[in-house]
Amino acid sequence: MAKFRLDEVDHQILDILIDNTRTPFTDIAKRLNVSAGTVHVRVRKMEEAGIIVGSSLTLNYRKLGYSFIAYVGVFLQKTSQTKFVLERINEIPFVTVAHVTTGKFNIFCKIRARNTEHAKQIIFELDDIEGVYRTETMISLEESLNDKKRLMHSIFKEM
Amino acid sequence: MAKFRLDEVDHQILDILIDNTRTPFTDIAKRLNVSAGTVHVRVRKMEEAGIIVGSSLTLNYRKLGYSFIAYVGVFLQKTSQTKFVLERINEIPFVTVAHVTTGKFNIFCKIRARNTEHAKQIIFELDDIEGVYRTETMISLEESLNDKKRLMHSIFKEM
DNA sequence: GGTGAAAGCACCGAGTT
DNA sequence: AACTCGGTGCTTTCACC
Repeated sequence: MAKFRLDEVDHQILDILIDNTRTPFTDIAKRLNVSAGTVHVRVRKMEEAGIIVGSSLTLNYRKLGYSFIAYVGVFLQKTSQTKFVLERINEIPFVTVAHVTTGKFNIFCKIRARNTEHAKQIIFELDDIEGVYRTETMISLEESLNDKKRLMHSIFKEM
Repeated sequence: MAKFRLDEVDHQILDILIDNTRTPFTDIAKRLNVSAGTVHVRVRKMEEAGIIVGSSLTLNYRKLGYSFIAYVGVFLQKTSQTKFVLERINEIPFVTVAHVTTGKFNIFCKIRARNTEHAKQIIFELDDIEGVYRTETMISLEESLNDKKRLMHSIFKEM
């Protein structure tokens, strides 16, 4: 996959939009001392290049009653079942991400639930998938996000 | 934490904005057969209630040259060192999330890197933190995201 | 809590340097 | 590639329901 080069202006535009995608382009333009048209063109080019894939809301799931997070490692009877099991996993609501991994587990996923009882149901669903040998659950007691902005800064520094 | 009740209109507004935060409120209004003012007020109320925390861009890190993802389980010498180690972990760029967990590991984090060489450096930094006994790495071979939209639909169904 | 209209801005393309 | 400018359309408020 081709690596796309971003200049300082692109960096700064991303930096502002990562924090708030609805920041008016005229505001960004003022802050960066360029015209709003330039901001517009830059953003469009980053979209066309596939760097900016889309935009989304950051929601507080706790406030919606979903404060339980756990990671579940999945062991398979045979690794050849990976594709099949991954598809089944993706059908389970509340599984937010799944990874095929090297190391201890064959598949590794993250779940978001209301409480332990709810999580139990989800884990039982995972356990019930044909080809799953057993699962191992790690409950998150504390989540510490290192936000996107910092990751972008680290990436910019290396460019 | 109080659970905030969302009605059908709120659901649908979130549903649209989760996909694209820049969808004009006038468009949303037309689709939902309400006025643009209503959409505006609903969004503001969800922001005030802390349901909508912010908005962010979805970026393609692969295109920026960062296609390596791994999960690293961290074992501590003593659990009393958790806070200290977590703070050190959060200072390492390219660690995107860290969780204090029950189960096999004491701390569990996700890293994003350019390649295996770069990942090695990051893992060595983790290993070097005072109080870290050893780490265990699981490299992601395939990531399968179950998008936010589906999670929200599952949450709506349960409300 | 919703509406519709109106004022103020933002978007975004065309034309220019 | 970036700027200015202008038509079009979006946001946001407010008096009224």
